[in-house]
Amino acid sequence: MPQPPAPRKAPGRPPRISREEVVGAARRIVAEEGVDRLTMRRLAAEIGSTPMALYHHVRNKEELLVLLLDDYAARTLHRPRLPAAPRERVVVAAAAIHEALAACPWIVEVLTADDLMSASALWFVEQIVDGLIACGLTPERAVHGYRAIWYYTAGEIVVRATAARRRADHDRPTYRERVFGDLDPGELPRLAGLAERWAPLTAEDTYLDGLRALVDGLVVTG
Amino acid sequence: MPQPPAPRKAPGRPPRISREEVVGAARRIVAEEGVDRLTMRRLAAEIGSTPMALYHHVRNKEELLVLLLDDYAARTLHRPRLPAAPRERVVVAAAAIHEALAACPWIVEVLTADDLMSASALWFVEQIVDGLIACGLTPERAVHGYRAIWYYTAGEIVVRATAARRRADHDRPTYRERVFGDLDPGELPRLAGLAERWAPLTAEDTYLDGLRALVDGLVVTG
DNA sequence: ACCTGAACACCGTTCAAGT
DNA sequence: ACCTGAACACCGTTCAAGT
Repeated sequence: MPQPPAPRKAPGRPPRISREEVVGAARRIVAEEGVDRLTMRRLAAEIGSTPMALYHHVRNKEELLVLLLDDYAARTLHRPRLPAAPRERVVVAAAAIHEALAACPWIVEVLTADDLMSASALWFVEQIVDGLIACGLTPERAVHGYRAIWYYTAGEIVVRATAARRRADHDRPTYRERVFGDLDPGELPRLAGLAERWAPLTAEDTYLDGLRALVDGLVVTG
Repeated sequence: MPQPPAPRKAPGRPPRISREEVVGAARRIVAEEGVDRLTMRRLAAEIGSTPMALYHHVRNKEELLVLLLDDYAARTLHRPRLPAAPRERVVVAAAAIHEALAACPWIVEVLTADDLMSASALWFVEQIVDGLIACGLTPERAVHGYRAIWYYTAGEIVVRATAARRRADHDRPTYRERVFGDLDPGELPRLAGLAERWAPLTAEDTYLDGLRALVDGLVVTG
């Protein structure tokens, strides 16, 4: 983790704000007003400082967001008691990550990171990889399996969060509804038959079902 | 699909630019300079018009992006020959969507839409849902199965695209590398053991493996 | 070392007016 | 109906200077 330069003999001016203070203020803004409102200017105002002062504690806005995700993970990602059966352990660990992230939809902007490599998430990754190995996968396949689970989990959150955002923004009929309006039952019989029930069906939360299917498939196939 | 108001008796001034022209110019800009460079101002300049003229053909920037995705899907989403075996049909249809989307990483901004409900993608959705039903799932579970596949696919693309973007932007060590640098082998033995190989392992393209596992799991479990 | 003011180089979108 | 100019209300970030 990047640290501000070490305060050796403390020459020069004493700091008025700290990195923690910056991240804390950012957390408040996001919690109360949403990510969209988190701007360097707004953040500076919240702290009672200037936009430029922030750049002494944070490289740029992207780093601020990563820091914020870290902060959030450390705060909300509590380790659950895990079942002994390895396959179930994988499911529970993944579901715990999912639950924490799903509760904070703003994460989407940042989440699209490499992996979820927040330090506090590592324990969960360890559990998933270890559980998959205990199910008989090679370490290589276990890592790939973890990736697949992460893709599925991140995708669920991103798609769901964006759908929710759109619904909130403009209450007009969504693009999907318009497309679904006139389906040719000759060409697309299944979709035409399901058109009425599509919205409620896709509104259901089936994250866990899909996760179980994926883990089953990984364990059996692998 | 939203259309500009019907030109009844053509009263008033004749149009100088069309919606197609707008979308076409946007496509060129994105192809040559990247999504980041696609702004209403830049687009107007490209067309030789003013930013405000665009708003007569497109509701706002978000609609422009949806239109652009549509245009892209219609252009590149060609229907492959599908295998007869239903399970394999599902895999091939999903992989075709994935391949088309993976080739255009800018899509990520828009992709996070509701579903991939571009009209031209519907045929693929039909194949997936129908294939899952042919595998013995109920229509409801087939829709849920399609959703799971979509989450997995969208997640793969979003995560991969963002990782690539970060790598391009700042070549400094990534956050993950720093976190992986000092792992406590006592607490996280699997990750510590895999630390060296993590980067190459997660760089491998295992979309198809994961997809197969997921489909297997959906078919067997369901 | 830390903070500030002023400025750079942008955004998407609205409004009132013109043809 | 379609297009324009000017303006509103913002952005993230850099630079040179102050303490």
